[in-house]
Amino acid sequence: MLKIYNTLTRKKEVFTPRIEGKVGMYVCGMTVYDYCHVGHARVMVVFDTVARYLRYSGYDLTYVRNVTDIDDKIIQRANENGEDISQLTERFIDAMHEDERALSVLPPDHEPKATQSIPDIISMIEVLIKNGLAYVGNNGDVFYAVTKFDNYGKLSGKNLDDLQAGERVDVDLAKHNPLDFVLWKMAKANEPAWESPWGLGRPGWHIECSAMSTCCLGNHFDIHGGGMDLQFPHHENEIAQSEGATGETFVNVWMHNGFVRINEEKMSKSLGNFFTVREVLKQYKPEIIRFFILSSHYRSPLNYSDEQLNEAGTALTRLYTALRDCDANSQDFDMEYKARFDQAMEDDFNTPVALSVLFDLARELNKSKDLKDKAASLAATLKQLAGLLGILQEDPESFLKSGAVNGESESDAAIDQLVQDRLNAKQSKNWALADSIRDNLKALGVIVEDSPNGTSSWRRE
RNA sequence: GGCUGCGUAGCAAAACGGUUAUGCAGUGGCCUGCAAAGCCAUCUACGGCGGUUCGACUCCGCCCGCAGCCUCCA
Repeated sequence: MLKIYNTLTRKKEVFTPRIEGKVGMYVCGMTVYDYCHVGHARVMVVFDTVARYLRYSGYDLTYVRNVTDIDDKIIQRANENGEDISQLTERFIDAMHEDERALSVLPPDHEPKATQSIPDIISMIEVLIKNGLAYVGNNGDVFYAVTKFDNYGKLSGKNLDDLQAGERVDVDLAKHNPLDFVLWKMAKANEPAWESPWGLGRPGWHIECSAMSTCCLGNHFDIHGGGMDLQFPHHENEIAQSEGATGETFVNVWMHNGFVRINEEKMSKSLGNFFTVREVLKQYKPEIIRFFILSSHYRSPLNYSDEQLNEAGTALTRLYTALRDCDANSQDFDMEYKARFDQAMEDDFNTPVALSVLFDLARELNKSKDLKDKAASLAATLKQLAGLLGILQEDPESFLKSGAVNGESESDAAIDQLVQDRLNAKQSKNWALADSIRDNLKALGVIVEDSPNGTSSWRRE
């Protein structure tokens, strides 16, 4: 029985899809004016893991994650670069896909772009105006009138009076209420613009997601996800727009992932304390980043540091070491571990506990290496369950032998030779030589491990 | 100021009203020519003060500390 924490009710709820066996899930994606940082990676990995688990549970999932490819920052960045807007966005969309693939994030089923959803956006705004929830301001922009929507604030637990009190938005005289937000902006000179009933302009950010999600998944769908910071105002506004336009419930379950932090502070572009995925990939194997993200619960904060990444690497090495020289292709799975793993995942996708089951499994596998059938079953179970988290799918030997950083050390063949030399020295009981070869290898970042049958294997640190 | 949420051992991170989390690190042992890996054992905990209870890290209240949102942000 899958339970998911719903931000709307602040409780874990038993998940029941609207239509039996089918799930629609929408996640707010990136605004593509720069490379993805680790915070973005967390969203991608978290919801990829959710998607994988829903599919494994037998649901027919439609997973939609949008791309915001028109907004102020994009326009600004393109101007700074002297680059065409679409050229800039295409470039960063490609980079995002590259990062995704590196992190074993499976592509969503649909990836709508704001610029390709303009007609849907316009028609939704028209309905909102018709329903009396939106108005054209005296500067020509179209605004949403928050006071006209009854439950404004129900997701974030805010009410309009509190918001008013803490109000620190610049006063915009075109708005009836300072909290009203823009649905359609009039075009400025040299900005991309589309024809609309209100003149040449472009959509506001919030309406894009309302239009794209309902367009791909219907007026009412099961799961909507995104980072914590989108709770207010973005998701609150989406509810107001979508429910205001369709008159139907918009979303059943709202899921929000916690932030990646650096020194107890949110990683963000505005604070400038971020690491891009590609930067981190220069130092760590992609699977280590994925493991690191999964090692804490998706709603908890995740502190980014080299120590944490290094630990994730050590932990992964332990799992791969257990799998080394094992036949993991058995179809005979260990149901006890599987059940424990499922139980963890069904409790609001508790990946830290799911990982701990994997470690228990690895320990038992290490103890059972002599029992062929049991070892095969445990290894197959370990690999299959880890696969649901998107880890441990590489060949153990190649994972262990690949360096943390991009190449540049001794070649595998050269290392093999040195290891063989050492074995020869060992055979003639020349311990001094054998040990000095091992020390030399260690200096090259290579660890040699002898096995009881007289052979040696090696791995890179 | 308003609204969320958090505070677990050296570090990271979970669960649970009474029973081993788990990973890394430490200590002792087994294994090894010696190591490494692996296995076994083991030491460090539940921010503070009250309350409920036969019993609370786990429920309730207060206090302290931290983070996030209230402006674009994953």
